[in-house]
Amino acid sequence: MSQPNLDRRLEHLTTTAKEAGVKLTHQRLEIFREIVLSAEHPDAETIFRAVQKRVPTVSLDTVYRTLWKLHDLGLVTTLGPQRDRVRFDANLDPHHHYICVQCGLVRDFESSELDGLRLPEAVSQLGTIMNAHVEVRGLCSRCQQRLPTQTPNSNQQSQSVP
Amino acid sequence: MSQPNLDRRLEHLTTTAKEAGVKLTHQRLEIFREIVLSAEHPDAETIFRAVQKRVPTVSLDTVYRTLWKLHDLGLVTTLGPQRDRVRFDANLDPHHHYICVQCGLVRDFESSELDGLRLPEAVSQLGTIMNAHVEVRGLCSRCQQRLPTQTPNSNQQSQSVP
DNA sequence: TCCTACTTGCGTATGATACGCAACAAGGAA
DNA sequence: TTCCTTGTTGCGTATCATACGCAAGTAGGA
Ligand SMILES: [Mn+2]
Ligand SMILES: [Mn+2]
Ligand SMILES: [Zn+2]
Ligand SMILES: [Zn+2]
Repeated sequence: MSQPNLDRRLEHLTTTAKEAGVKLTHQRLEIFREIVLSAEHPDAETIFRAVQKRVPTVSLDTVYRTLWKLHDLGLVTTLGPQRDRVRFDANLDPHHHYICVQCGLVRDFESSELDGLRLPEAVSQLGTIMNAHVEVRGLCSRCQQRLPTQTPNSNQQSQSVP
Repeated sequence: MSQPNLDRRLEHLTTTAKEAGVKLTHQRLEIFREIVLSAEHPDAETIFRAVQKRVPTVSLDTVYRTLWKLHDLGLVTTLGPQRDRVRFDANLDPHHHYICVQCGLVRDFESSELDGLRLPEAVSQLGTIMNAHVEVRGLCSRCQQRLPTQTPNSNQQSQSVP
């Protein structure tokens, strides 16, 4: 995350919050900054633990409420690659995801070719199109080393990999 | 779901189960059939209620255990479009998803152009690639009628729409 | 038909997320 | 800067999806 990018997103937060009559509290700033600065697409619990270091009094509940508020404001998106925790993304630029089915690692990747993909007619008849992106699933290199041989999908659990 | 397609998938289930030393119980057959026959990508609870009509003694727990077993066998895939319930898909052919951010409706769509998309170099350096598909998000036509004006993402809750 | 490993149903546990309420603070007005 | 109003927070607790242990049950090969 480059400095100008961070600044741009923080400014977008400020603008959007003001327009919506939403107050910019210390905890909200820190929670948003945490998502922006992380490439991990963290879940609520992970964000909570990180923010807690700088704001020792935050509650997990505030993290949840803030995340869904940011989501409602269109400032973060969610992704649910597998069971349990929902994970959040503050990268609003067009991009795509690589997801490890073993450990839950999520990484952005860019591709102008993929950004411009043409969707078939049938799709627009289902409803409006707000966003389209590619989701790639596989075993991340770290997980390949850890578990050389194994059945297809067994023992999948998500976890944030810092 | 066409008859030959159903047959093909049931046969795949039989073969795979035998190979894995997994027993083909009545409840497993019905649970699998339910996912295959539905276009809704149902969640565990929805599958449970449907199967219960034919097998009144099934337990919700058996549905959960069966779903993850089918998943481990590679017979169904999961998708988590938003908060709460994980949803299951028995369509193993290459295809893509349209997801309504309002009601959670999920619909398959096909596109040979999208099936063959080329991923950038960077992706293969993250790990192996098991699957790649396009995920489109928007407001389904039914939800557009229901809620003419509203803030971007407010009030999102998933639900199976039969 | 018999055996036995794999399954099931049930009761209960776990873990993520949500809600009600009173204390609190952001930020516009004066 | 001080004062108000209104949106926010932290906490305790509620909910709800999903998982687990165990004893009874059954698929399916011998
Ligand atoms: Mn992302
Ligand atoms: Mn599908
Ligand atoms: Zn991994
Ligand atoms: Zn909808």
